[in-house]
Amino acid sequence: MEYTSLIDTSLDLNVKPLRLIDNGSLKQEVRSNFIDQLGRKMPLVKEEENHGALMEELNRVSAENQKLTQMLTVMCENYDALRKHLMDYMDKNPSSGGGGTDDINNNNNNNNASKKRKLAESSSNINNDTIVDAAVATTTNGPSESSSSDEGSCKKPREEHIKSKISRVYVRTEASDTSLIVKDGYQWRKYGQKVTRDNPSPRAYFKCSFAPSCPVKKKVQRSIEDQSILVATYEGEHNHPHPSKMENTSTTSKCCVTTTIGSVPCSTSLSSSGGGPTITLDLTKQKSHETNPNPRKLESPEFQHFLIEQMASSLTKDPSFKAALAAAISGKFLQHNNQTEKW
DNA sequence: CGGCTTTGACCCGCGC
DNA sequence: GCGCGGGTCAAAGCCG
Repeated sequence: MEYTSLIDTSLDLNVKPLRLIDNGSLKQEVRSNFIDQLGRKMPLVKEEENHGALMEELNRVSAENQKLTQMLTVMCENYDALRKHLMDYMDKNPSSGGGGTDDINNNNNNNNASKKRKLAESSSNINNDTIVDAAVATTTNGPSESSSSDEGSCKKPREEHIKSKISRVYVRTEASDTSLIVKDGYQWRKYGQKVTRDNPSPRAYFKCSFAPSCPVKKKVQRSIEDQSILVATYEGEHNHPHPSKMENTSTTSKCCVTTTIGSVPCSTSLSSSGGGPTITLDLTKQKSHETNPNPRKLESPEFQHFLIEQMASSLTKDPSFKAALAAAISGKFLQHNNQTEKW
């Protein structure tokens, strides 16, 4: 039954991801691979017995394939939108935007805490229209360090806290869903709620339920302009394994964009409902980090190629995604093969 | 009964 | 120094 175990699931998406679209060669490759191995693994006996089960399996993988295709489409759309936003921002802010995070880093290093606060505030005003802006404009933080020991004992200024890793996640939810719950697999304990001045919708404060051993905090607030988007701001890093590794989480998130600040990754995630896999696109391991991040470079083929590479490698890093995709594709091809043989 | 949520009070940094 | 606003605390209530 497990076709995925029969074929090589390595999709080799790294270098030329457009092969996904140019399915000619891929099709041929997977098809021959699959049929070849299928022939070897499945002897002639019990052919008829297996037929029904095979058809059932084919239907299943076909449906899965459709789902995956949709996910890929959504992901590509999100990537395009994200890139457009980035371009818009760079065009509007040629001076500050051109420096990207590095310029802001310098500002933050040079200026006092009040400016930091202003920056943070301005970045918190950024709505879903400027998802990428958030990545660029939010305060930068140094290397993450566990602040668990600090938390109880010393009431240091918040800057100390800000030193921990900060990331922002945008989650699209049902407009009717009024709960400020972003299901990310971790367990959170709400410890406060506040209506802030710049946003009529309340902001909820969560601590990781593993606290105080785990210092991670989360703030969730609806976007001002698009009430269907929840903005979750994470502070710190979990120092324990992801609970969803043990149990599946049910998430209602359709799509989210993660922007992590400073040296920390900036990523795009796709979450399917029903505890499906999360695909993360890591956008920050760029060489442009140390070189001059000229905005025009973003339009360069190299940069686009790099983004695509990142996206592809992120996809291929996920073994379950690979397995599901391979199963779906091979199933589709087998179906197609059966049909053509009948004709 | 334990864990979680709610919510008003409190703390503290910042701007004026 | 004072007021404002964001963040946190903690008591009360709720729920399984």
